[in-house]
Amino acid sequence: MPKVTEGHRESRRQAILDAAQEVFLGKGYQLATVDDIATKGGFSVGALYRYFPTKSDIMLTLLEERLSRGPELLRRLTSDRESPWESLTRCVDIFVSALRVRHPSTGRLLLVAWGETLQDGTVRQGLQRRFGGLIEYLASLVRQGVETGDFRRDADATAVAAILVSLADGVTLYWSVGTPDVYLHDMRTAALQMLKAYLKPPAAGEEPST
Amino acid sequence: MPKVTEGHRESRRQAILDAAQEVFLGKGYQLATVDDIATKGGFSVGALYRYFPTKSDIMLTLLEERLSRGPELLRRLTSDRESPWESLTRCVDIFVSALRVRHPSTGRLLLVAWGETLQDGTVRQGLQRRFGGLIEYLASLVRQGVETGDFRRDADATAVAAILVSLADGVTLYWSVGTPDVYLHDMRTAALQMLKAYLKPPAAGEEPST
DNA sequence: GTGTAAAATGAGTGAACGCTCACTTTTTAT
DNA sequence: ATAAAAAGTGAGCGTTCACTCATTTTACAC
Repeated sequence: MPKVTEGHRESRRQAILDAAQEVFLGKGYQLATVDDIATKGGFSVGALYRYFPTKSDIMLTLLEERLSRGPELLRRLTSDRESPWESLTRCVDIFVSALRVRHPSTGRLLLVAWGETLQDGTVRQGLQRRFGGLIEYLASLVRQGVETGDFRRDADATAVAAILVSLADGVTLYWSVGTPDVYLHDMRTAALQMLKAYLKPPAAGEEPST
Repeated sequence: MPKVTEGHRESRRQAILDAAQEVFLGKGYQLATVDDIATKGGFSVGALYRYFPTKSDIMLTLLEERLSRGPELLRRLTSDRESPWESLTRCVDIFVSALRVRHPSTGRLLLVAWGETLQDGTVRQGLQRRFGGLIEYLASLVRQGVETGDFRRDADATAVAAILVSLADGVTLYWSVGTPDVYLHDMRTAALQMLKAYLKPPAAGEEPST
């Protein structure tokens, strides 16, 4: 069996995905050529087609492997032992720090994906699933807070979650395209204040904070 | 002078823009061919090139003529005689109704534009100008409310405005791609509640509302 | 080493696309 | 009617691109 080791095959696959992502981020999906990808990665076009049947499949794989992890990520990084409000705050902060330092390129990948939704139903479904997954998790946090009495009783969990996800993606778009850094910090602060003012109105005898 | 009337020239130009917009909305910019546009509009490719020097110019004109009018539109539809809070509410409602009934396709056009920002600096600048214009107007409304004492004194006008615009564009994206209609109404309600809770905290002797 | 099968190569292929231009049709002034 | 000039046509040109395949290189078992 002269086959190469499984580990080598996987690392090659990732190298192709890395090269493709870099090229897609630079020129968008449609304008990126498979030659671009091969050149960037230092391998031949033929090698690429040994791992992916079409150019479009590379994009779909990128979406699946590097953009659909949002919900799990949030779930893993927030603990059940903190209050719903702390979890929500942490979600916002995870988003902001991911945008700024951790995975700044993921925002641009999302932008490329959005552009493709018009033409490719599979991409569209992928983004819809992602939307649904994120909403579901954030809404569960809100509902939890309502049940424990931390949040106002008539809070619309789904609507709040949808607002947060839409806001996050809107910010991501403008960020990918050059929103000033200073906005991001102030938006984080103001968004959390708005969220708190809505979810925890200072009606009862809560600490007034600021 | 055998030239045709100016009115006819302009209506022809608009016909080309209409056809192009429809095609762009259907397949995105890159995948739309000038033949598609010509066929859709019922004229020849050559005629098209008599009005626009390149395919890219058609897209840029669409952006300029049909997507950059946001700030003026809001300014015109909100009156100086209503309170800042009423103006803000009206802005949100104008956005929602534009999305749902008035210009539902504009959202998709925005989506196409976003997809092109990676490759085309001119498109990117156009969207940034639009962002800046919208923020400027919404922030002025908030500042006005702060000055008249309607809103909390430490409200961050720019951040609130940036949040509203980002949220609107995020919603537009998901809407273009098939967000359920019911979300939109509930999001409107919840967003206004959050905004009000932040801007007009029931600290002083305001009417409790809700 | 040597054999061998998988991995990799890259020039080539056919199709598609943006744009042109020699030509035809339409419009208006006289 | 006639002429002149602008408007409109669409086959064709040159280029680009996703993908193929005959051939070469590589990695491993023995």
